Amino acid sequence: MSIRLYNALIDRNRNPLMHPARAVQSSDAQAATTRKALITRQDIIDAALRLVGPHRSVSTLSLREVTREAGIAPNSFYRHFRDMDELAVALIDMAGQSLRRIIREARLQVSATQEVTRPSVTVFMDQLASDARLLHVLLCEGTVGSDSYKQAVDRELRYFEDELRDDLVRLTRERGQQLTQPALAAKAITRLVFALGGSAVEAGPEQREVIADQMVTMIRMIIFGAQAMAAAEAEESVAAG
Amino acid sequence: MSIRLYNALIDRNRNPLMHPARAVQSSDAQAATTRKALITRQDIIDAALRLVGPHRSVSTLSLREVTREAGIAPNSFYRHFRDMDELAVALIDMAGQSLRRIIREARLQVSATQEVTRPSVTVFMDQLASDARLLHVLLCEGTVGSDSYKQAVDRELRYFEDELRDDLVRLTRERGQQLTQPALAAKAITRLVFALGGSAVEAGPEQREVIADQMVTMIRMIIFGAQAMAAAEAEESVAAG
DNA sequence: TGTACATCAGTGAACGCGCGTTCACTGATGTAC
DNA sequence: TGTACATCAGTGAACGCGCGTTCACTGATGTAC
Repeated sequence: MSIRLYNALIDRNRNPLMHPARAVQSSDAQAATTRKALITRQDIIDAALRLVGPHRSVSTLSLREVTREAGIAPNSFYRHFRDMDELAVALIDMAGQSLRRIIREARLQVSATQEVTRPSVTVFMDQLASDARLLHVLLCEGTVGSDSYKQAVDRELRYFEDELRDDLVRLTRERGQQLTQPALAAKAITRLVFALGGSAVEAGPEQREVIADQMVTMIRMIIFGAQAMAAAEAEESVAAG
Repeated sequence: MSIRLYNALIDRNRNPLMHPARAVQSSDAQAATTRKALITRQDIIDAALRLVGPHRSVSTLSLREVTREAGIAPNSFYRHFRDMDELAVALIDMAGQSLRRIIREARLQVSATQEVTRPSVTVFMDQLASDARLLHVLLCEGTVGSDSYKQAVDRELRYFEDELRDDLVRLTRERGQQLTQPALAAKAITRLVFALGGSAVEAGPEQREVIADQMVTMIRMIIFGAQAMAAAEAEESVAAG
């Protein structure tokens, strides 16, 4: 065991009031070999996420609030982020990753069963519950927040939308059905899911169940509608031809 | 002419730099008879609306900012509102009134023509353009804002939803069609319209046109879907019966 | 009509507070010899 | 191995600023006589 790590452990035992972030870092075996920040960007991001909630969007957090929650001095913030904007973008990026995870999981669920809509919604709502804070960032910064935040959020939503469109096209083709304007249907579903998701985040579990059921029916309405419209169009062109 | 009004006019002529709010009030003929505030609640509300925009929700406005915009001293604010919360609620109420106006106008348009969806969307988007600030309040405070704001916003959205549901039921019945769960279809349409409306507020006119077209198609998808599902259910029950 | 008085919307000055940001520092860590 | 030195994450103190809120005021308006 290196002397430095040894000293770090001694120090930790000696001073039980030592800052938790430091304690965590000191006990990290890596600290002996590679130089490492005592508190990391992630620690600050986590602190910010702890503060973000139903009534707090990222853009309303103050630097001092975040550093207080992270247990560091206000000026230490600048060792990790240029300003609060950089932190906000980092949060939105993380939320985007969470969103991609949702899509991946939903795909796995769907390929395992015949049903599509119900398991997808279930996955979405489950993730929403566990990553509530993170997804709240996407829901909030889209309506408030500066232009750059909105663009970042929009980028993530569009990714979701595009993936959904591809899935819709693939699935309906597999089942020998047709869909009018799948891109538009995907957009409608995306907007709906996120709008309802916003309400669900703040609701209790039983209310969330109700919202999930409503979501399933609404999505089916849109898909059914897009199919019906495709059928009507096909009939028309047959009549014309 | 009373001496007081006369003096007020003299004063206005003498001091061209006099505060505009006061000037407006002084020139009001009522000033001669009934006591009247020099600046009104409405003046402050208007000032707040001038500040609310794509990046500013009501909850992020400061008291001093609003009074600066209104051209009064910060402490004068308290003569009209108990605090900023009271102002926010007043703004949400006004936004609600604007929303009701939209519904009324849409109804007039619809009864004048055969088409339903298109003219309704047109009315909505037109109002959105002219009352952008006001409707932005509804769009924003629903996601950020304190609990009481959210409740106020929710109340307004539910009103919109209920009216829409009644219209959907009435119109489909008139046309001898059926709809599954009209309340759910109404909710889906409402959420969709407001989510897309939020994007439209910040977009340019040509982009807004595109969004309006998309909105029409999406709404039709939902209505078609709800009709198709009703038809499927009817068939099922016939098969079972 | 004129006068004396009450009302009260708007004000200037001041308060204590939390904010973002800066500065020079400290002391643990990593490196060169 | 031990020692001297460089690095740099985190800090304490301080700054100027805008904030919400208070207080005692002023002066125009409305009222009673």
